[in-house]
Amino acid sequence: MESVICTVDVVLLTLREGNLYVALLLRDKAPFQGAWALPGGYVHVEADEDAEQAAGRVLEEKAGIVSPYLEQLATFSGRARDPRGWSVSISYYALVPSAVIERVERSDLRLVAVDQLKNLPFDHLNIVRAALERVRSKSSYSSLPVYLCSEQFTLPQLQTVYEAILKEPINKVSFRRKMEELGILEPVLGAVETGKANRPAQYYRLKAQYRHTLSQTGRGLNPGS
Amino acid sequence: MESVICTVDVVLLTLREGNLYVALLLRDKAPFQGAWALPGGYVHVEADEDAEQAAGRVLEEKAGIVSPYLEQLATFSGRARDPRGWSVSISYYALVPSAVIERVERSDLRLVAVDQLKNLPFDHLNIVRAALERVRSKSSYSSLPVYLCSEQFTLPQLQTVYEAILKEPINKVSFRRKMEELGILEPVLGAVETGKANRPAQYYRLKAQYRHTLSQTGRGLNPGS
DNA sequence: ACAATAGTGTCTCTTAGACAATATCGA
DNA sequence: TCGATATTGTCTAAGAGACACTATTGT
Repeated sequence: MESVICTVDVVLLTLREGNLYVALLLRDKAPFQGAWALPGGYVHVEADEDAEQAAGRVLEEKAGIVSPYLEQLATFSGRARDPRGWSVSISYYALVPSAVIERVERSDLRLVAVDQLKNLPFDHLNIVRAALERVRSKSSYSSLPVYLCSEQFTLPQLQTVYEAILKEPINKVSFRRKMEELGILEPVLGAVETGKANRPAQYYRLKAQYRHTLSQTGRGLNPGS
Repeated sequence: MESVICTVDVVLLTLREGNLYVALLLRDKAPFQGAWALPGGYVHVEADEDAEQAAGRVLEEKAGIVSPYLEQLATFSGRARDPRGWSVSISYYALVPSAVIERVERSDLRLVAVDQLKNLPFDHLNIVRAALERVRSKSSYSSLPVYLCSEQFTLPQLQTVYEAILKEPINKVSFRRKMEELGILEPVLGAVETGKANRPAQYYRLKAQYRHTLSQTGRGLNPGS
């Protein structure tokens, strides 16, 4: 039987100053040596139980990052996408607060704004596009964007995260109603955001039981005033 | 480098008498020779451009069926799922009218009601479950179920298809409003369903430009009276 | 004419968005 | 006290479901 190249790739996304960024690594080997590409690598049949663990391992080994949220995106395959031959990329996406990436000081790791990407090797541009589509779609009816926030955050902060992803303003009252209805956040007692010349905002965090899962709203967030 | 077994599997779904059925094939080779399993097979790097074409080829070669709707579901992988070794199954799902399957007369092809499945080999039960979840979820906000209908169908027929998938009654008025709003159906001029002792129903079909795509509603279908 | 289901009009109720009032901070 | 933004209350508008009426067939 013929051999298929079996790899995993990870679209690691974060939010900085209201824009989505994707993490790229400088490739130190052919093909595309010297190019910036998604973190990825071969599946290791001895080390990896399955592809998701392979993705987690690759992310940790090559980028030095452990992501609390890692989900399968899709599988990209074919004869043309990799010059080495017929290949499969089981692709995942991960969301982390930007602090997690900035803590990693490596010259071979770079964050690039997703709307300024160009000339990625392989079909990595398609993979990133698919990830963005998934994140945007899923954000409109779930709590996904919480994973882009640090552990504690105010509701206005969280709303700006949703707005950055969806690229649409959200009605403040509806947003708060929706978060309330989701029932996945809890106020951090006594913790408020001080320092600004206005009424301080209450800090919230994910309830413990939702720390590593994901909740969905019935109908999604819609743009507003 | 180690070798990964690279396969595709297809969850071929259809609707009969208001119930979802999945097509199973009798395996003629080890492993699990003699068991009923999803149509699947190795990726052929010479013949297949990519995994989706492999899935289409497998479906045609092994089940004798060409499906107008074939979409990637997810990829299942790991050391344990196949006794032959570390394997990857890039899984797809397909929807066809039951007539397409019944036209195929083969003793090694069988339709089984999805809620009566048990003891499928590999992790095929998980794959079927994932397909059902996807179809149900997607049906609630898209035109997916029309692929389970024959070329022409009445709106009441289509509604029963939605209801069979979603397992919930749908409000008739809302359903018609939603289909109207989707704008993907067109009445077949002069074609009505006769023979029943009531007002005949108008036949509809997918507009030509949607014949092989898929449309989504804004908010989904909701249960009703 | 009657039973049965298709197809349509319309009212009500739910829910999202608009608007605006109140709360609480730093300056 | 003032300016700014958080937080909350409430009105309005859009959309979904309930209900009921009309249409059209076979018997």
